[in-house]
Amino acid sequence: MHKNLLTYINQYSNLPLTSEEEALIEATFQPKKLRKKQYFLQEGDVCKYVGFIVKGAMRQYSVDEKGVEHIVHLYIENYWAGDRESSIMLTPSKYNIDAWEDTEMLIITRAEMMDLMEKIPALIKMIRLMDERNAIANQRRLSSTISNTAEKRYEEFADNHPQFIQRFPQHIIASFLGITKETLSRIRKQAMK
Amino acid sequence: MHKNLLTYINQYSNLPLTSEEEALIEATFQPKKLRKKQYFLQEGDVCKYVGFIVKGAMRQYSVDEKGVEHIVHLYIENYWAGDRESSIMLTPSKYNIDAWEDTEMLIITRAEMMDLMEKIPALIKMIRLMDERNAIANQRRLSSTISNTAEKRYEEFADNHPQFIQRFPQHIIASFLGITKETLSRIRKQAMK
DNA sequence: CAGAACCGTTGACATTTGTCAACGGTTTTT
DNA sequence: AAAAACCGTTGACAAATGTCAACGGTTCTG
Repeated sequence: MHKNLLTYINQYSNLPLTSEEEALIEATFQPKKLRKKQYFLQEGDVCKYVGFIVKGAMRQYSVDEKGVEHIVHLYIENYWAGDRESSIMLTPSKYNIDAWEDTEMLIITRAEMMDLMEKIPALIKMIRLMDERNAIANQRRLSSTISNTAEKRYEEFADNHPQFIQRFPQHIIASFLGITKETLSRIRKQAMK
Repeated sequence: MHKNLLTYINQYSNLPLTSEEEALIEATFQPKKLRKKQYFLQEGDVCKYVGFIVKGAMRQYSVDEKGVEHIVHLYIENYWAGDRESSIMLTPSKYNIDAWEDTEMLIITRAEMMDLMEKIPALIKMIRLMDERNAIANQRRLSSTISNTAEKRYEEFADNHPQFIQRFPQHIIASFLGITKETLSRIRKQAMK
């Protein structure tokens, strides 16, 4: 179960982990299974854990006054799920995170993570790299959202993230792109010609 | 000139800088003055420097096929300007960054920054904190862009960033919000009632 | 100082996107 | 096996936003 995580860390840090470090990681990250639709985080709760997804698919979303869900993140294997703002500030989260498929995660608290980082240099490297990639991806997404039409945004997303198109139904993708399922349906129809 | 930067670092790291560290920082960050409209980064160039703004105001934007500018970031005093993706990946930037007012910056290359971080622990703390805040701000902005109407987005922005409303003209704010200047003008008119 | 550039506003109209209701075909649950 | 929930699509219409052109007032620049 922890193998995927260890592989992931090694991939991102090029400082190979010693077996002591591996043992420490295995002892700290706790396995957590979620069945489809089960919550990992509920709006109003403080986000205690960040979780590495070993297997499965999840989504993060807010719910507006009208009850409409706005999906802000989609996660599959090798992604980290959590609400950073809530974790860091210890404020109640505005988001829900739940499992879209049956999911296996490895979870860790922020304090534990800080602790591990002090003991394992490779982890610091990994986190920094991960943060950078994340920042870049967010920047791109923001830029695309501001600058492009819904159609182009969908195209770009489908090109860069075919895995998500396959794992999540269309109405979820639509919400993620900030449009309605009807609009996405029409865009796709248009594009087919 | 460097005082603002030193103050900024101290504020963000609570490890006070030693005078040797301060000297090193002053020696590494280079002052750079830009007159209004002057470029700090041009589309197609690799972003060599990141700059701390001591005084002035800047904007970062892309230009689409039709020649329309899409503003992705606005910067004023105590902000860092640069294109992270280009800096890290060494790829040509898709963005322009220029001065909206006469601006004084302190600039540093990525390599120099890495080097400084190894020598000055307080810097690492600052960067981490900065990155975190940045990530949170981006998350919020993304979430707002996806979930809210233009009107609410403007309201939120005006509430949280009154300084920007004062320093930049309306058509710049509109572009930053992802709408046209006409739409923003009408939204404001509506809201006045 | 005079001309140019910039800025916000408005009107008329076009385009994009959302809303609501309905449908048929799945898949899931009981 | 039947019922319920889920999913994508479509049509008719409404609302939000964009486009284009024009204006008057400001600010900048030579």
